[in-house]
Amino acid sequence: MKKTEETYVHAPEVAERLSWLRGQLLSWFGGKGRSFPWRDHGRAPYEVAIAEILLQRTTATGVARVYPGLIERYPSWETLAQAPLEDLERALRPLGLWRQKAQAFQRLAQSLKEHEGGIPRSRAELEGLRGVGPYTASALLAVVYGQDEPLLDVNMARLLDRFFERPEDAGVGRDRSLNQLARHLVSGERSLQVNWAVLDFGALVCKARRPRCQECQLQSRCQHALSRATPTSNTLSG
DNA sequence: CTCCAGTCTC
DNA sequence: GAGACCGGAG
Repeated sequence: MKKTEETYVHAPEVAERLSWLRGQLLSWFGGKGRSFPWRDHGRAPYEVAIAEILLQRTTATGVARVYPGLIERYPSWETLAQAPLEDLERALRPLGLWRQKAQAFQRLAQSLKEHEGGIPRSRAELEGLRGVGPYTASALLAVVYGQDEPLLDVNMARLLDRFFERPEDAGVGRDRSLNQLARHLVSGERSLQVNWAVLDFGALVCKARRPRCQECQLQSRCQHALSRATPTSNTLSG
């Protein structure tokens, strides 16, 4: 008998840990969270969309270097559509993936020129746009339209994997299960803040390479920190 | 050498 | 489900 993902997420133990995690992340974010121009309140949907494409598989600090100049040079979908592809590519070069991003920009500019409502409001429509996948669709829904969507990127996946060292779900159930956890984590008040907190926390503390477990305020309840603090075997005395 | 607010193609 | 895309930072 295998228990479903829903059972796991809704287990009192797990729900309580999610709630605690959420609180810790928010408090950490208040003091150590990062500040980026595309997070500023009142950003135009266009500017948010540009940022989300730029951020795909690219460090936020890198994007921050190019972003202001890019928005200044191409302040609207119209200017973006009219820009010579070569100029656009040159501006994106230092970020990497420059061909994809430049093409995505111009395709979006073309598509949205027709679409009078601006950025689509539904996931289906968003994912129909070239260059917009599940993550970017969530990001646009969350940032532009204020929906409670989890920004389940590499950071959030890593954090959840470590914090809940979930048993035996490496198979097909993993994606589904991860999504459930992410959705519960960011649901409710201050959803966007929690999302940003996770991204920043993943970049600064719960890193891929060398996680800062010693100085991490989650360590008391993080499975990853706990298991590495007490190595499974002690081959010392030998 | 790995990793980065992923997505598309085969 | 792999590989490609891509330059730069650690």
